[in-house]
Amino acid sequence: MKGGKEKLFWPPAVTVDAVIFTIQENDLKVLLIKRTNEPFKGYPALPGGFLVKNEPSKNAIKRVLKDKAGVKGVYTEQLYTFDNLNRDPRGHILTVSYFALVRPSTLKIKSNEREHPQLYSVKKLPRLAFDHKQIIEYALGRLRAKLEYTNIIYSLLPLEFTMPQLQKTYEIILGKKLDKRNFIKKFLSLGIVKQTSKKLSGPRRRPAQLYRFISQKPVELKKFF
Amino acid sequence: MKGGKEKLFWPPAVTVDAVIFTIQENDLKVLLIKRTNEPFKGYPALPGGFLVKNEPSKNAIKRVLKDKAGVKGVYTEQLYTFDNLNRDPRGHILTVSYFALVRPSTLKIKSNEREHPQLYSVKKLPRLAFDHKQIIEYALGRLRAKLEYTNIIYSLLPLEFTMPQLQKTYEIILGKKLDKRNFIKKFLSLGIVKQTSKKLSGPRRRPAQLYRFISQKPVELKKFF
DNA sequence: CCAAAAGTGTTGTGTTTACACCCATGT
DNA sequence: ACATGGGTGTAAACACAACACTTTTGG
Repeated sequence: MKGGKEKLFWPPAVTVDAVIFTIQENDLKVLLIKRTNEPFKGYPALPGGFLVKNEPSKNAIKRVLKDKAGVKGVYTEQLYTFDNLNRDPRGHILTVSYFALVRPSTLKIKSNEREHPQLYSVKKLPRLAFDHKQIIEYALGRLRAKLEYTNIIYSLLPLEFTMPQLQKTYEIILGKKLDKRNFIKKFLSLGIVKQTSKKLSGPRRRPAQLYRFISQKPVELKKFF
Repeated sequence: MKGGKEKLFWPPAVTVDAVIFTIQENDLKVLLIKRTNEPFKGYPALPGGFLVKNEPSKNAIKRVLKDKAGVKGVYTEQLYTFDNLNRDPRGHILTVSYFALVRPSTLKIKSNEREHPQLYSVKKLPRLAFDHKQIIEYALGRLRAKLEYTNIIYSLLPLEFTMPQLQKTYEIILGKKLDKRNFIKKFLSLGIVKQTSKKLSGPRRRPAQLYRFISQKPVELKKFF
């Protein structure tokens, strides 16, 4: 411990942090709340907190998702465990990070004067508390990777959606434009979506065919994009 | 806590566990030690242990690798954090698991009357302590996946190796035969190995060209196998 | 009738797979 | 001389990337 402050927690305290992604205004957003206590008081941070007695991290995350985002049963996946000594000035605090994907329509942020929960674009994040920016970057990398070999995008889309919506969602997350014809061709060839009999009408434009995912469970594919 | 025993650890105790892979006798092996204490006394288990004061998990794993396998500087990667309440009968014990890849030539297992450290084939594991079998399965999945888009296999091979050795190593880990010509063609096209001027002679057969990895650092490739 | 977005195929290029014979050596 | 494993190329199938015009609707 060459010259460092004596750390306070022994054994290490255990927390969870949730990277809650959603799509809003054609942008990938993450839910952050303002810290009401030191350290990093006033800085935005990932929703999370200490495990309560006999609570596994998976449950703690469920609790956070319910309390802060008003959702349950959404796609959730453990990301990585961060436990550098210098990540929290209070001492040795280990955090098990998770990411979750939430449909914008089901996300229910309880507004809260003190914590000011808000969605932030991942493209322009402010300075964050702790190592939370690093955690978000890690989550984003994982999300992008998984888009390419799983069907998890279903959890960001409405039950019924159009091909242009689907493609747009991919483009937003991957950060690049895709070719319309190649996209549709490949996606349909995967056999994981089916047409519905409905169409979605919009103002002053041709209505689009609606599709739905055959399964709303995560599935690994051989290949993808 | 419907009817469960009261759990003892609060906050949860934090341990690390190491899945140490190596290749031996044309087989993928993992290092296990016999437990000398309850619970699961006498059962083989992953080497690991509790964090000491102010020790991040990464350091704890380094320590385990040094003490149990006699190696340092080997390829190591965090896997997943397991913290189900029922994984340890003593109570809430969280483990951060890691996997490591060790060249058979550098592995130095200190024999130990009590712990009997031994390499076990991943294909025929005995009953293990805790959830350690699950951890090994998880590590194996990760290793297989990473073989397909990284160069980490370098850390299981000698500095200089032949194409048949390289291919054999892939086959052992992936558990399937590969085509010799296609394998060499693809591998050379990646540009991550170079020929040396040496050949490896064996008894009663044609000597094989020796290659070496251009870089002994982990690199992500676009595609692979 | 016009603006806006939906929908639709073909062609060229590169990648992947399948496959069989000769070679160099030590014994 | 022979047994053993090392080394080499080609062709067919498939996957991927590039590309532009027509259709349907609402206003």
